[in-house]
Amino acid sequence: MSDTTDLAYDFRAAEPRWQAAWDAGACFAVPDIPADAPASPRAKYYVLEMFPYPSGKIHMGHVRNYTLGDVVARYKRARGFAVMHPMGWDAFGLPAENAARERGIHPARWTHDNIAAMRAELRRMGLSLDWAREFATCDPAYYGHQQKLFLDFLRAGLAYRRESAVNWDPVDGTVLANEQVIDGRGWRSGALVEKKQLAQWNLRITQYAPELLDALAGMARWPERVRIMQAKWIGRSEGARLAFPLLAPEAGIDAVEVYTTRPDTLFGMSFLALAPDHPLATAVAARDPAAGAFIAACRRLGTSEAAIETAEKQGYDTGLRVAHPFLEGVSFPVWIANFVLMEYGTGAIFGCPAHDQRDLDFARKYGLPVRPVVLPPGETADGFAIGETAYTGPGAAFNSGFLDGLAVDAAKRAAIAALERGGQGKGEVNWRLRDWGVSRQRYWGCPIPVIHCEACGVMPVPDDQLPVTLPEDVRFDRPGNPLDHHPTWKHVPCPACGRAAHRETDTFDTFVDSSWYFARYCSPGATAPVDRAAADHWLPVDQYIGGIEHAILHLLYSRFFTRAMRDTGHLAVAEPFAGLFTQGMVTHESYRAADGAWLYPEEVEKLPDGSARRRTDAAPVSVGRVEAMSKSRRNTVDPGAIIDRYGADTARWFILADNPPERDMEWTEAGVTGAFRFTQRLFRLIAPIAALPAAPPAADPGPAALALRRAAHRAIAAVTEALESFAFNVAVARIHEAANALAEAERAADQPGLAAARREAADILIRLAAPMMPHLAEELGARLAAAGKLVAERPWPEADPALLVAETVTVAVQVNGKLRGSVALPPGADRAAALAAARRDPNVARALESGRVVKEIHVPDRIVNFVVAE
RNA sequence: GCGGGCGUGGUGGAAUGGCAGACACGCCGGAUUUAGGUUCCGGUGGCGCAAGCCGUGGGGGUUCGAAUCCCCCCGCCCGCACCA
Repeated sequence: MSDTTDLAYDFRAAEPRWQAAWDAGACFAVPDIPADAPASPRAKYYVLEMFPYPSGKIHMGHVRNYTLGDVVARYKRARGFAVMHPMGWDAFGLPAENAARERGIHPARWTHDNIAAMRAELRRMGLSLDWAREFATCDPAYYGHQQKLFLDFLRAGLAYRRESAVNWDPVDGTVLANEQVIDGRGWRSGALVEKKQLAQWNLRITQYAPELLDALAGMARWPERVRIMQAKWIGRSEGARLAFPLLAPEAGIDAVEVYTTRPDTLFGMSFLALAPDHPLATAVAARDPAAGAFIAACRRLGTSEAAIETAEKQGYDTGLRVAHPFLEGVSFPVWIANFVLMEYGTGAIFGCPAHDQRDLDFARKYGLPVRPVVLPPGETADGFAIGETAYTGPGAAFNSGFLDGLAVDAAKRAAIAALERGGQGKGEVNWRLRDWGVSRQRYWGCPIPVIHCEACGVMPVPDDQLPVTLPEDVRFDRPGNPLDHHPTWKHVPCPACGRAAHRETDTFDTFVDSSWYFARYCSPGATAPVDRAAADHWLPVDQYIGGIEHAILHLLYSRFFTRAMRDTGHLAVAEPFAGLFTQGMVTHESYRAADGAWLYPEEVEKLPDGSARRRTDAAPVSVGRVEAMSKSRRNTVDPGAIIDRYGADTARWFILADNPPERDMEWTEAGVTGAFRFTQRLFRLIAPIAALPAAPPAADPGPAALALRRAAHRAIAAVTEALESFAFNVAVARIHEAANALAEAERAADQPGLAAARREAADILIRLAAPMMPHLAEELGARLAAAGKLVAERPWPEADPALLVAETVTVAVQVNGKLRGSVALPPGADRAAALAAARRDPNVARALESGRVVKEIHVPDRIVNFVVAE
């Protein structure tokens, strides 16, 4: 282990000192609203990282996230922007309730203790945060405003109640989150989980589906993949809604409505399938116990789409039959199937096994007919058959009556036209996106501010009675929602008629809390949810940074919420995040002892041959795969311990240097020590320069001085470009190069201008490294600069264009695409000069002897390629 | 299952149609040091004595030229609506 007690750069003393200096100078504070008529208004820049859930300790994912954001914030500040960079806490959620049930700690106490611990850890990272804006979503001063927003949404028709399914644990008598359902059973009780219908609040996100989809195209600073994922999630589809008449009505139902995107394949129909929750399925179950048993089995799959779709396809034949819209006198069986979702379309499908894989799997299992109706190009009607793979590609309709010969798209239009003529159906645009269910049967969340009155119905809590705060005296010694059990909290008079009524005891989904926090940061003390002037000034967020796992839900809900706030008069903007960056995970090797127990990295000693053994007893340890850090596998590294041992700058530098930030990074001990050595090297390189007397620049500098100046100014250009494009690992590499150039100059013979060039290069290097290693930059800056200005307050260096122009460029010469030589040319050399120089290269000349040059390609300053024919 | 992404030396990666391997880790050699998990210098894709050939997960294609664009396949990762 390196002894870090007597190093040249004492980070343990320096880091807290510079953090105190930034605080004392209020370097990172900005006003909610800029002062009137400023002499030179600075453009605003709002940098935000996804706020953390206060679990108790920061983890490496947080360190990565906040380091990335801090580099952007510090860089933009140096570029002259007025940067707002706030921090807060996503403080409601299940873990606090779990802690309360398991350890008897009140969720509020647990949460606030965790926040205090994590705030201290974040402060040690040296982040350029405006802590004056901090809040937690569990503060009534925050969630009270959220209740106001909800009531505004309710008045605007954007919130409504309806029945929807939850995971119900019949033993604990409680609603479970999807993550609490393991293999169809409750995580605590082990009981088989059932789907249960409850009246729940929903937000009408589907009303904004077209706008949310269309706006994606203009979001140039969002990753392409996130936009694609959101577009697929919103899922606009064109198709047909049509009714299949039942041959015999069942419980008053005489037809089944189906939505399909493939009306061209109607002639390939083989069966009709209902979702297990479909009203007709319910009706059949009322008289058919076997159907009821099948539906009950489907309910045990839980509510998660992944669980439903990965389960083996199963069905139950109801015995009912439906008529075909086009085929006179032909009917098809009606099944109940576990893979049909009630939430999508109409909750019923027509099955065309030949051209849909799920339908095919189902048909093969139950021996239903498979009739191809789309003929792939080049196939013949007689020779074409479906095996175990459905055909979903292009082709011409066949076996399809009046559609025969039409291509897929034309056949769709013709089928829809025929349905509309016959009054059996119509063309329809459908959306995969569903309304957002926000009710949660939990204590530790924002209370939904409504009152249920037997006489008046659902009444909003009057604005002057907000916030509806959570009661503190709650008990977690029995299952269910403590708000519901509370002896007095829910009993209130009806705000309209004054009779005894009761509060809604459900709380909001925590995604609601995180759907507008970025707006609250603009004016965290406002008496309204947001101060319009402040929000109009700071929004949208210029750069948002967080994990790719939030690509859909959090980001889409925030985009919806912003529009809903716009339409209720709270905001001017539609899009909350102008720029988005999604980072990869932090991973680590995992270790297991012979008995299978997972070991923490610090319990393991790595040997030079790559094997590993336990530190305590030298027992062999098997080195497992590199995967996301998780407590269960114990492959975690504690950021606090890393900062203790190496300092915040080292942790930040390693995280930035290791790999591109959008990819998963592997945390390694070797990588950390490498980063640590570089911080020390930079100090050793620059501190002596600071001790030299300042020298004037030379009018005619020597070659080493000029080379150093060129290297330093090239570094400015390269680091700037790398930071602008989030290529932080490339920025690190360019800083390494500049440091190498400075070290080389140190070894050069003394010459005119060298001392001045070294001082200039050192000063440039300090400022280029400052966003990434801010403490070390201040330490060196204080030694190098006479005046006491903080590096955090100094501008970004500017490259001298004259020093960026290369004296010569190397142009590669290819013959038939293979490298045969290279020539040095002045930059911008013309085609004739380049081709002539290329032909003079002996290696090239030899390669050209073999044949006749038929084509000459010249890309200025890059390449010459001779195409030679035999 | 469906949707999205990623894959380059021993390792992390650079190059986004134009000299593959910048920069760093590791390793090898040398120097300094009382010592070293210190510092400094040099070397380092594979095969080959060399000329040279091969090489960006695998296969095919477009192009004068492909890590980069297109198609198929393999592997790994993220999301799937009550984890945050």
